[in-house]
Amino acid sequence: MHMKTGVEQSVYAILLLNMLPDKAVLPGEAISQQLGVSATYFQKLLRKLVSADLIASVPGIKGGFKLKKRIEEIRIYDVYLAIEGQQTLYSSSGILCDMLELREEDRCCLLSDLMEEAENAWKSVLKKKTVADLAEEMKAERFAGKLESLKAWVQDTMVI
Amino acid sequence: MHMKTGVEQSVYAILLLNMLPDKAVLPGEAISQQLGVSATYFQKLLRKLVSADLIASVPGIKGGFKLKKRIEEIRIYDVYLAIEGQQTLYSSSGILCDMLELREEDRCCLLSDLMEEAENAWKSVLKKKTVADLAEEMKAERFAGKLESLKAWVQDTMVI
DNA sequence: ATAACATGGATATTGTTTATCCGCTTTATA
DNA sequence: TATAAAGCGGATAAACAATATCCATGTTAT
Repeated sequence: MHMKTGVEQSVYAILLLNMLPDKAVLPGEAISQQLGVSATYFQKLLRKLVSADLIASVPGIKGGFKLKKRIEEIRIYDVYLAIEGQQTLYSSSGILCDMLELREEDRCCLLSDLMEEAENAWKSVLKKKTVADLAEEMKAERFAGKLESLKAWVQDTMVI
Repeated sequence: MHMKTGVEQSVYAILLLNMLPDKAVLPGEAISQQLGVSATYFQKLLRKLVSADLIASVPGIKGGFKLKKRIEEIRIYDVYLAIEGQQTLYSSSGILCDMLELREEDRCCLLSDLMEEAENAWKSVLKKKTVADLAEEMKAERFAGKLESLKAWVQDTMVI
C-alpha cells in the first residue's frame, strides 16, 4: 500500500509550469529531464493531468504543456485524484457475505464504513493544501539561490 | 494504492477466534477454509498476527491459534499494522533535492509533512474502532441466524 | 514539405502481492 | 517411543500492478 511516485512528480511538474510566463509552454521531455524521471512514462502522467484539466497541452512544433488552472486552485488532492484515479484505498472482498451466506446486496462488510471514514479523513488533509502553498514554502531562504537557477532553466527551455 | 486483502481476512479471523471457549484453539487450515482463502498463504498472515501479539499459536497435534488479547484491546489499526507493517503510505523520492542540488539530509520534500499529517488522520480513524465494536455490529438481527451457524461450526471444529 | 511536438495503443520490464512447496520443530496419543 | 497433526520459516513460483519503452498517428510553426 503505497502512493504512486507519479503524484510527487506531478506536483513538482506543476510548480515548474508555474514559472512559465503567459503563453509559454514547456515540452514534456524537458520537464521529465528536469525531474530526472522516465520521459516516455511521464508523458502518460502528463496526459492524466490534462484529462483532469489541471494542465493544458499544445501539439505541434513549439508545443508543450502549460498550466490550465492557477496553482491557488490546484489542491494536492486534485493531483492525487488525477494520477491515482477514483479507486478507493479499501474495498471489501465480501468474505463476511460468503461466510454468512448472504447476498452481496446486503452490504455486510463490517469494515467498509470505517475504512470510508478513514479515507475521507485522509483526503480532507490533502484538500486543505494547494500547490500555491507549496510554492510559498519553496521561497524559504535555504532554497533561494537554487530556485533562481531553476527559474533561469525554465526561461532557457520554454518555447513561446 | 490499495490495502492488502489480508487486513480484512485477519479481522474476520480474529472474530472467529473470539468465538472459542477458553483453552480451545482453531487450526490455521480450518480458519482459512472458513474464510474461503488460500490456506498456505493465510498461514503467513497468521504468523504476522502472532508476531504482533494479537493471537497466540500452539504447535503440535491439537494445535492451532487462539486470541492473545481480548478483542476490546485490538484496534483495527493494530491489525492493519500487523499485516501491512510500518511502511508509510507516502515516501519522498527526493526529486526536489535533486532538482535544487541539495543534500538528502536537508529534508527538502515539500509534501512530506502534509502526507504525514494525512496518514495520521487516516490512522487515527482506524485507532478509534476495535474488533469488539465490530463483534457488536455483527449481533444485528439480519445476521442472527447465520451467526449461530458460524458459532456452531466453531464448536465443531475447534480442538481443546 | 519538414521537423518537433503531443496522442494513444501495444507491449515489455520491474516490483509487489499472493500462493505454493518442502524440510523442520513441537506435542498428544497409541 | 513411533507416529500423526499441527505450526514455523525459507525458497520459490504465479498473478497482478506499476513503471517504462516503442511506434504509428495527428498537429502546427517554419
